[in-house]
Amino acid sequence: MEKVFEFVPVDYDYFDFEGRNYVKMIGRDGAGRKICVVDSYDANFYLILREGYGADEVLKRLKTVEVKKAGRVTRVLKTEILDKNFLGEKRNAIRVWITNHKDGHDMASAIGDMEEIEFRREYDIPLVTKYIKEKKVEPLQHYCVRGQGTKSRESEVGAARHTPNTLNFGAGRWSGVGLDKLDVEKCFFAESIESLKKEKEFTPKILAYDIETMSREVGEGEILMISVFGNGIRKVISWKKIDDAPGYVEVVEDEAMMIERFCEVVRGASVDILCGYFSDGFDLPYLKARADFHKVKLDLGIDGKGPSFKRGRIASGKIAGVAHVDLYRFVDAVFSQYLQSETLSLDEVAGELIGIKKESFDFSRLGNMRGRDWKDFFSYNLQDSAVTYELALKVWPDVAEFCRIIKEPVFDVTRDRMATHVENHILHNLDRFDEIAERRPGHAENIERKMKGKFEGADVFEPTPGFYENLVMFDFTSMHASLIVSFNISGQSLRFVDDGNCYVAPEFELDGKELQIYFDKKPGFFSTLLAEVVKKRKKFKGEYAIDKSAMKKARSNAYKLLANATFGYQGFFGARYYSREAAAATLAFVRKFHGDTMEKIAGEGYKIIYGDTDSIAFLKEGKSKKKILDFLKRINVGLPGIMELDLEDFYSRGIFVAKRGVKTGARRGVAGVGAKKKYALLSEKGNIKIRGFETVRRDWCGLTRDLQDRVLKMILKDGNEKEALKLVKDVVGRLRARDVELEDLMIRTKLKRDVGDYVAEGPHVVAAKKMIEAGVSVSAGTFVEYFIGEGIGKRVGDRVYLAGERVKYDIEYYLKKQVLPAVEGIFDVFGVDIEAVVEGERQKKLF
DNA sequence: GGAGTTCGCATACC
DNA sequence: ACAGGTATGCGAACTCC
Repeated sequence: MEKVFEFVPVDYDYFDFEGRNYVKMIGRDGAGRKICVVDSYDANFYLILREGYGADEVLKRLKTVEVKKAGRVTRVLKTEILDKNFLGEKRNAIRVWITNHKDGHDMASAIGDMEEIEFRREYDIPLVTKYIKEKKVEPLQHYCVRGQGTKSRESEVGAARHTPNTLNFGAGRWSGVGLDKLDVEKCFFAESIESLKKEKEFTPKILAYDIETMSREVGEGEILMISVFGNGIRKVISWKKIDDAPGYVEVVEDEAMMIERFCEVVRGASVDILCGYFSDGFDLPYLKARADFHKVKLDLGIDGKGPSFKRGRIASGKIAGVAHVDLYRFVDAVFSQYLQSETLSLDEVAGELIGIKKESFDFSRLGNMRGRDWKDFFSYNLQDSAVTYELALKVWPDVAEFCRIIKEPVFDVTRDRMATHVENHILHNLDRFDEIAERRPGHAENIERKMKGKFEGADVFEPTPGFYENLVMFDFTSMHASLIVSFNISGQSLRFVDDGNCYVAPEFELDGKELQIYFDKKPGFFSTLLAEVVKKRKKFKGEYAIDKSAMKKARSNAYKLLANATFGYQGFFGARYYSREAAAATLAFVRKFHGDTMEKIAGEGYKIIYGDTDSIAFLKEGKSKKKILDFLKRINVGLPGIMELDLEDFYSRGIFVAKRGVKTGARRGVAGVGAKKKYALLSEKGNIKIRGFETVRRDWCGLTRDLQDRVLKMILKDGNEKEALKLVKDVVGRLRARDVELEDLMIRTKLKRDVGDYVAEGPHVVAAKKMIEAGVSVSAGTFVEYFIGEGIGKRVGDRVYLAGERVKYDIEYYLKKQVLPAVEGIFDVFGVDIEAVVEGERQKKLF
């Protein structure tokens, strides 16, 4: 029977039936029921004809082409001759409809080289992406579906999987596909899907989970407990039987039953999003390994199947019918840049984003657990899921907004990196420009692109070390993006000759050659789409200023991120729309506008103190704020296109230091020794901004970071170094008296490679080797933590010790290599030789 | 075998 | 493999005599 109903797709998958492609979407209907909608997909790709050639010969050839593979035969089903655009040029193209998407690549190859065909395109876009692109059935949007469905399920959710619904897609034709076994309320075959153009937000049901295990190695050792939280569920499942366990603990017989029960709970919850934290890399593969070990099913999916792991740099765990989200991956890709958190542990990230401080659990207790310990552990486990759930709620608006803008499903949007986001955003909007998509670079092309060296980047103005008062900072808003838009910078608009309708790029050097290039003024899709992003970002930034809701903030951020990454995309070797010239030219423009603006500011009589890429800091010189803002306005009038110079802030004080190892001495206050990317400012409103100093570097010990932080703040607030000097003396005294906690002396770094792959054996590598010796698994990405102790040996690495080793810390090392170097440059600005002062104190004391 | 330099590495800024 | 270049600064490893 035909039905008409509302539908919001959340999760996408596809399957083959009789050799053809179908897309299976799981989402909610108007009544909030979880349903499945199946839609057909007609696979196709394009042949772009060479200028001046007709289609006849090609069409003849197409009739004969076929590909036999995996038990199916793919043929050309129909063709269409179209006027399309490719890279902004009008082109004649043949759209070739074939039996199966998977054979697109082989079909394109089978057609072979023909004089008439210049390009073959769009056979390399993943099926779901191409489906969404062509049929415009976008994730989390509202649709009206007309379709053939089944009768309502009679049973309640909990027992649902034992009483599968029956399908009736025309005389049982579809049995065997497995749709009848799906654990959903209803399943439909779509006859039409129309957009409802509703601006209503979709609120998903979310369930978070977390496991606690005996081992940190996936699959080694038992899973002790599994917690689930969300959508009314708050539970720990465990096989550990203890007296008076908390009510939320559900005790089962053994590990195998615990896994089975977990699956039951997940399926029964019938949520839209199942989320974990680092679950792609740990929880889900661990569950899979233990389920395999016990030979039980990890049937989390609505099809009764276990997760599949899509290969990639990190395997992605896909579960049928529910969007499995690993929040860590989304946080890593989208937020980490803007976070203070140094490790991206759930603990830190949750602390920063939602202000929840988790209670910790001492894992060394694992060896000898008593009733009390188990209770703590259950509580800890439940809390992890609860925090993951809260984080999911917090981050959901951003996920939803990315889905909306980029038009990719939740599963992908939470795992893709920036380059992919930018590219998908372009792909999904190409139809508006009648554009055929460019292909991905081939293997050889990839290597060739990577071989080419870097291109010249932005300028950094070298500051003169000193303590300054009354500063102003200007910066360009989204500088790279606004340049790309204002000068239509892209591969397709690139010209080597100016036909009189071009923007002229500043001359720049690329691969040893001076280049003068131009960009056609006729806007292409690249800059048009970016212009939209920048415009929307501006609009949403304004809306957020009025209404500080999470949604508004997410919107604003999402567009900002997308705009920022677009420049990098053009220089990224894996990009479909890669253009070295465009990327290099953008940077040439950046240098020009930054330089010209600095000149303009200096020309007005201001002294420039610093500038990095898109910012300029200068002295107020007693001028009023109004005068400076008027000047800013005047600069803006002269800026082209959508470029905009903004007031970053007014600062009452600022300190810039010399590079390390440069004793300014008599040359204090002289140019030529200033450190770039290292400064501290105090805004007129009282906010402190510290950049580049050890304070903000996670690979320096806490004692050093904390001391430097306090010294900087004190100096900025006091306006002199007197009090700060006392502080340093005090810390040095405590260090010498061994009155410093070891915890404050630990040095942390993150291994970038596996231990065996290091060429040089630095202290962190020595520490890593010690950890391995102690039985800890260590690989690229692991954080190592060590301190420098007393001992013999030339290298610092010879005195590396792990926490817990009973060795005295090396006073000299921490003094000469940590504490003093970090404050030396700061005091040098005031003409104070901190080392001499500290040494003098010591002499005094010795007397 | 010590001084000076280069290189490898981690992390920051924008 | 999953945006780009610029920059600081440590410590190991090399070069040179």
